Amino acid sequence: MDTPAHLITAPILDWYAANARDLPWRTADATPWGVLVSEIMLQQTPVKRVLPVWHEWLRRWPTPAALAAEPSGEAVRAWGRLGYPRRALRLHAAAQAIVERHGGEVPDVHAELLALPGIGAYTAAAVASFAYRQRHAVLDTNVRRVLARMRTGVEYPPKAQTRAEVALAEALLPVDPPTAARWSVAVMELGALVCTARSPRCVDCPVLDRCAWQAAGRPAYDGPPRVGQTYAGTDRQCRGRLLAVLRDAPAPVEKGALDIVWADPVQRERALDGLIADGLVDPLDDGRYALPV
DNA sequence: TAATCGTGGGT
DNA sequence: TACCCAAGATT
Repeated sequence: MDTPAHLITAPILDWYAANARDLPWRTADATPWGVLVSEIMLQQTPVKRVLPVWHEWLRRWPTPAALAAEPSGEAVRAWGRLGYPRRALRLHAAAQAIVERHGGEVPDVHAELLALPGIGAYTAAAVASFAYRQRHAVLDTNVRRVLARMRTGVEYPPKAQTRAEVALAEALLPVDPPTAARWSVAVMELGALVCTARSPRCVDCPVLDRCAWQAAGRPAYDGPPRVGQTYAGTDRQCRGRLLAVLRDAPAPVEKGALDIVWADPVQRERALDGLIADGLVDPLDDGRYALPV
C-alpha cells in the first residue's frame, strides 16, 4: 500500500521552504511574463545558463508588447547560446499572440496558454501554477524522476510520458490551489537538487524513508538503453555554426561568411535551407543573409 | 510515434 | 576523457 499522499507532500513542502534556491522568476515581484520567459528558456537548458539571458531579456522587454514590437531576429540574437533557437522565435510569436488575443496580458487559463506557440502541456501547467497559483499536475523531467523512484520504485521514468504518470501526479496534488502550486515547484526543486538523475543525494532527501526505490535497494535502471544524443558532425551542429555567424554580425553577411564555418557543402546547404524554412534565417534579394525581420 | 532541434557543464 | 543530460515542443 502506498504511503498516504500527505505523508509525502508535507515533508517535501517543508524541505522546499528551507532549501529553495533564490531564483528571480520566483520572487514576489516576478510577473507572469517573467515566469513564462523563464519556462521557455529552461526547456532542456540548465538554470545557470538561463540566468544572465533572462535578466537581459526582462530588462529589455519587460512586457509581451515590448518584445512583440521588435523584429523576431532580435529575439534570436538576444537568445545567445542558449540552444534550440526556435524557442526564441516561438517566444516572439507567443508575445505577438498575447498582444493580439489577450490584450498584452499573459493568459491565466490553461487552454489559452496551451494554444500559444512553443507552449506544450508542461509549460502551460507550469505558468498557470507558478504565475497564477493554480492547481495543475506539473510533470517535467524532474518530477517524473522523483515519482518514478518514490512511488514506482524504479530509477528512471519511461522515455515517453504515460497516463499512469499523470495519474500518479494528480493523486499527490494537494486540493487547495495555492498549496498545489507550492507543491509543484517543491517537488520539481527536489528533483533538481536532491533526486538528481546521476548520483542522487539520498542522504539529504526528506522522504527517504518513504521512497519505493530506496526500499527496493535502489536497483539500477533495467530497460531499453536510453538514446544518447550524438552531436559532432550533425546537422544540428552545422545549424548552430551558421546561426552563430548571423548572431554575431551587426549587419547582413555574404554567403562566403557562412561557407567558411562548415566544410561539407552538401550538409551546409541542407542546414541553411532548414534554418530558412524554420524562419531563423532570412535570405535577402541581394544574395546576403540576415536574421529575420 | 519517433525523430529532430543547440549548447555547455558535471561526473 | 567521453559520455550523460538539462524546467520540452513540434511534426
